[in-house]
Amino acid sequence: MFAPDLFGEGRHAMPLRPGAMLLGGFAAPDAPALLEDLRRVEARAPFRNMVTPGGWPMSVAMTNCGSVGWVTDRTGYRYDPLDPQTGEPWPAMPETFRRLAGRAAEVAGYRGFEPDSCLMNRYEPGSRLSLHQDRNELDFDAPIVSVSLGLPATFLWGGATRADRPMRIRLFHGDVVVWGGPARLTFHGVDTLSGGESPAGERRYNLTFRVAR
DNA sequence: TAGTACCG
DNA sequence: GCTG
Repeated sequence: MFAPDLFGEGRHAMPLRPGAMLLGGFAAPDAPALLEDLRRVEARAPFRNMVTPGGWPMSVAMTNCGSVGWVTDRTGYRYDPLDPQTGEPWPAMPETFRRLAGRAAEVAGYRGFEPDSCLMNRYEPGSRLSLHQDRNELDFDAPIVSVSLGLPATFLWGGATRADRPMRIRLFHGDVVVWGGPARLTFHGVDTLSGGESPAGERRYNLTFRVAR
């Protein structure tokens, strides 16, 4: 363990590689407010299973908040200022989201993180996300901040190439992973989710903060 | 290849 | 049958 009790009881920071850090339990105190704001966002921009360029629907349901949102369809991946399902702008990023992301980035060594996009992923038992890179952003100077809420999941933490065998890291309610700098384009994914109970019911939410533009 | 199916 |  890198810094036991850096944030208080039962929480810890663990470096995953240069530029990347797991902040165990960092978001746990904020989780009730984050989940409440998540409900407000999804009321205006419902979760939906997007289709990949290959034509297959994703098992993970997604929505966004912020000035742009990550979307995929048969034409490819992109950031869009409008929700293609409603034609409306994505809901504004809640202050609770923005502040948590900024604090987590700072603790991990990235000052002044001001995300313009939050991709919200909803996993149900059986959902998974295969190995990929976050590389649709216009520049890679800013880090990625990833917040886990609800059911635990096995995070697949790979390397700079798809051929690197991923580490398997268990992520729990309130955990935050931050990666940037030399780790910014790390391949990552999520193994098939198992069932169970959690503060968010029988599902897992992931909030991924990016500077897309 | 942010996807599934299939083989060994 | 289960995993990779």
